Amino acid sequence: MLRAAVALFIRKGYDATSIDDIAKSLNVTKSAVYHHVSSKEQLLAEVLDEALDELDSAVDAATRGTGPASERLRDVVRRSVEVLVAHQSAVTLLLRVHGNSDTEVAALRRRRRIDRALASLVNEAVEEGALRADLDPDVLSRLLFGMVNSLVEWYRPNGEISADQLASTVAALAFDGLVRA
Amino acid sequence: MLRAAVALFIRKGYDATSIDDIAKSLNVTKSAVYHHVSSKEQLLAEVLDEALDELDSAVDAATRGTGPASERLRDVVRRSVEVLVAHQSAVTLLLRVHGNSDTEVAALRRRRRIDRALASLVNEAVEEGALRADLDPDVLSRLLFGMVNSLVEWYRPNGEISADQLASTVAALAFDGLVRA
DNA sequence: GTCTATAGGAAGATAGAC
DNA sequence: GTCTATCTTCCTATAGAC
Repeated sequence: MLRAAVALFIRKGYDATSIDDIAKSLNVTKSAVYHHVSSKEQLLAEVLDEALDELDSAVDAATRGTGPASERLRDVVRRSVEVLVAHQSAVTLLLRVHGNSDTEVAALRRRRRIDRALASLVNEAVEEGALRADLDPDVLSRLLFGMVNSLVEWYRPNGEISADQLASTVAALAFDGLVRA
Repeated sequence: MLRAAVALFIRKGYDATSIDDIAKSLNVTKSAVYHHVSSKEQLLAEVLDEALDELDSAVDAATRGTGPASERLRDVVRRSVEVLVAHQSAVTLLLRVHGNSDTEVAALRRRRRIDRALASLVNEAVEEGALRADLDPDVLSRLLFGMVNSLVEWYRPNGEISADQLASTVAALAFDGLVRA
């Protein structure tokens, strides 16, 4: 039921998906759907919480870690990729939220906290001397996780690339760049 | 009029924005809006065409160029950043399109052509030997332009960073990576 | 070019039977 | 748990006056 809703939210967008669409995709009527959920917004809230909980735990592990910031950044990049792959639907919806309802505003708030924690980590790694200091660390952070997040738009788990390979590719590109060493 | 519509499409999403929302933001009535445009979808089509025309021309320049592919790739990354900054609203909407109407499907088709051209360029640059060959070129292309495209979600032209600086930062990160040289 | 008024339909959500 | 029927609200779009 949640799965059917999420699939439609992703394919058509949350606003363009009606409860009737969800019902039809399950071969039942709207009323049957409303027996299981109290509102369309609640469906969205559940999915967004799934994504935020996973991202929170990935970021918390990196923030609480003891090693060098650059190593913790590498870890959180890898773990983020794994979360995006394992919870792709939920994260995809999270990344598309604009703030149109209380649910969405709350999700955006949680997301901003995560983004700030990641930016702090990048700043730390630059101050440590492990990362280049000639570029604005906040911009680097945005670009780095913009790249990571973008994979929800094209990655397909059934293809040739495993989550592990993908995480390695992302980390290699982000840390060492496109140019042949 | 188009500007007002686009601002709302971005803030609330296309589907969540009604013609009445657009009218109110201009202090007129719905009917006044319909005097200027034939439908809400037509408004979207105009904006998407603006974005696609600009991106097409950036990609065409790189595709038709004669120099090494790696240099043309560098150029198209820079030019893409400039296009995203100069036409941020239009590109933002393009990147959010799902294919819910004929207009959106047509836009997605044009966008896929562009993505394929960029992927070809990355492949060429790898074959040339200028870019690392240990990572899948198609994945690299997706990640690279995923990073580039992600900037529409946070870049603000009135801030401290100029489009030129941003283009340099993106190119530096993409080609040389985060790690201190 | 802008207005009021309204047509026509689709949406979220509920009531109550089975 | 699922149905039919319905309420209410909102939406796109048009007609016709000024």
